[in-house]
Amino acid sequence: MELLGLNYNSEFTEAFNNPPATPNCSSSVSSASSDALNDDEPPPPPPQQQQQQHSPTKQLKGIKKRKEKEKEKKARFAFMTKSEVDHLEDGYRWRKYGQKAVKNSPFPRSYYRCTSAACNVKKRVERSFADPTVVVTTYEGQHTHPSPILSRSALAVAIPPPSFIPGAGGECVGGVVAMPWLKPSNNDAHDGNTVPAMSHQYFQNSTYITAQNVAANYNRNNHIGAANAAGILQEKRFCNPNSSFLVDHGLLQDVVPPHMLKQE
DNA sequence: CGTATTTGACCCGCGC
DNA sequence: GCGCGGGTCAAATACG
Repeated sequence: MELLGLNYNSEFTEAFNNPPATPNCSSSVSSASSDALNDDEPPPPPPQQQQQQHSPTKQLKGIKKRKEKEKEKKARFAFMTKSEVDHLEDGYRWRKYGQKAVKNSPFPRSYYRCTSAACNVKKRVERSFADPTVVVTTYEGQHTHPSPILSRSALAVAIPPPSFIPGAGGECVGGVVAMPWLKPSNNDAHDGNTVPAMSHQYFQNSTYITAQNVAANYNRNNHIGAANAAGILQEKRFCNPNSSFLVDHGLLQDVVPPHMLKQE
């Protein structure tokens, strides 16, 4: 994981320091993400080809090695499982209905719907394979029910973030910050006169929540891209919740997977 | 065997 | 009109 993160970060930083000629360079992105996935594993040849070329013992060894590699990879990305990630992030249960690679983003994007039938809230989550503490979440809609997992005091974690992150170019829209699962923000009036559903822009424990209905983009003139370029996500990133943080804010530690706890 | 996840097809809006 | 990118769906696959 550490090696992956280092590789990924250096590559990403370099990409920002030496931007390609074209602003939209999907090839560099795809290579970055595929590198993150396959950096320690050359693509195995098709099984049929392997059968023709290798002796049975070699073939068996190859299969065994590949299975081990797959097992390793699975363990490494175990944090991606739905329940763990979702409990940690906002206390709601979500059903995943899709995932995609995103242009200009080194992160894969996953799509979720709230499992509560009457609640039509959706969210999409972009999480770095290389560094699972870097998360971009975008909510659409407001929950019609409280979190089934977190206590009220835990929900009160809605700490107003700094409205401006030096060097990142990021600021909260309207200076209003609301946890979307707490209550609608002041900008969510939907009366046709105010800006609808904005103001969820902040960094919190490396989680970046975008304004609703706004896609994150990673160009350097954008919040996240600039933050990456400035190294903020790498250096100033909080580690994910440590135990004292959880205790202080009444979070239930047993819903947080151990590998997401802060490690020094 | 039921559920969760992956994956490619399909759709749609938008810009050229 | 066409291509592209993002969102959704559902079949295939993985998994316990």
